[in-house]
Amino acid sequence: MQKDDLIEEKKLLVEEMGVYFETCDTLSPLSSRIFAYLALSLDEGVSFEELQEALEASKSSISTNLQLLQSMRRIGYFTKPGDRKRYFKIDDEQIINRLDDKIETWKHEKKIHQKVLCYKKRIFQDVEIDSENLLRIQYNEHYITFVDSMIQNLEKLKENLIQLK
Amino acid sequence: MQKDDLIEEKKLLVEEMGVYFETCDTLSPLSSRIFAYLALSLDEGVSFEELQEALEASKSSISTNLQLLQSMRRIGYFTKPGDRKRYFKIDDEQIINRLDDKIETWKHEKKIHQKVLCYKKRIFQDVEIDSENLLRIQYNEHYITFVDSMIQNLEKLKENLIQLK
DNA sequence: TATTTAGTTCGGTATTTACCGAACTAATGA
DNA sequence: TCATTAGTTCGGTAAATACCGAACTAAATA
Repeated sequence: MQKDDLIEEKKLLVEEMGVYFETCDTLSPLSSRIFAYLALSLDEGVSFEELQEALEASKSSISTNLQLLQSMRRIGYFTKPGDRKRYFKIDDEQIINRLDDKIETWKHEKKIHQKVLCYKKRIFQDVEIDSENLLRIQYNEHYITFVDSMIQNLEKLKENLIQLK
Repeated sequence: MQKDDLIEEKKLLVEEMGVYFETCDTLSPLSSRIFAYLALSLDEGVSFEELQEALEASKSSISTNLQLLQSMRRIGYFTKPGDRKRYFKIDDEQIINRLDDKIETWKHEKKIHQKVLCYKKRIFQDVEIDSENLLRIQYNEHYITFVDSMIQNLEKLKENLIQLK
């Protein structure tokens, strides 16, 4: 039957996406699968119960990891009137939030490279500097401008996504 | 004394960079510190022994992590004639290699999003599709083009770095 | 007021990861 | 040939992480 096929495909995709987000976003295995499952669940949100059953995990683990994903601004939930359950879904802004995180990471990288550059310059301040080391310092300087352009690109792409809404 | 100051500053920087690479490049704590230490050691390469002493780690751990960093194309070594020791240094191409890895990651991300898109389209192929879900599919398509531009940017920046050599 | 529902919190366990020491190899040197 | 140097490999341990179950809370319902 068609429906069973889709459920099977969903399982496979959750697993594949799970492994990806685990390593690339440093999420715990379960967080990663919850996020993947929600990303593939369109229309309505997904209840706590459904997650428990689909991912075969305990209540407590589901709870902990849902909170973690919420604190990372990757998911959110809504409620239905007259229904006590929460319905979880990926955060509408999660792509933008992830981009923000990436931008922060690059800014951090820039800061570190600036410190390294200072350190290198201090080392050579009194010594005469050979061409090889001069090259290294220039390379470092160039890398910082490269990181700057990365940050600019990410910010531009973020604006593009915001426009789209 | 000046020299002691520099050694102290190096220690602090190794620690700061260590924490950064640990989380951002998912390196083990020791790998991360080795890499940081090498990045701050200009001129000559650094011997196995010096790493052992500076990072207060065992022979075996240093060995394992040096191999790991080499397999990641982040560091390399050279030898001096009449000297059996290896002198480790960061790989001249490590920034480019890291960029390559980042490009691969984005390509992987693209592949996954394409699969998700296929899955979504399959879900809706027989059903009539409401405006909200149509929007979700469009968003997905847009994200893929966004990933494409990320990849292109990274490739351009990589070319720039190669030119510089 | 007692019961069910929906989720949280907390203490413990199992798995994974990081690191270590001791025994080993391969090459050089006495 | 035996000793030393430079590093590797392997088995084990300690620490961190992920997950679980049981007891709990807070709100709704009977």
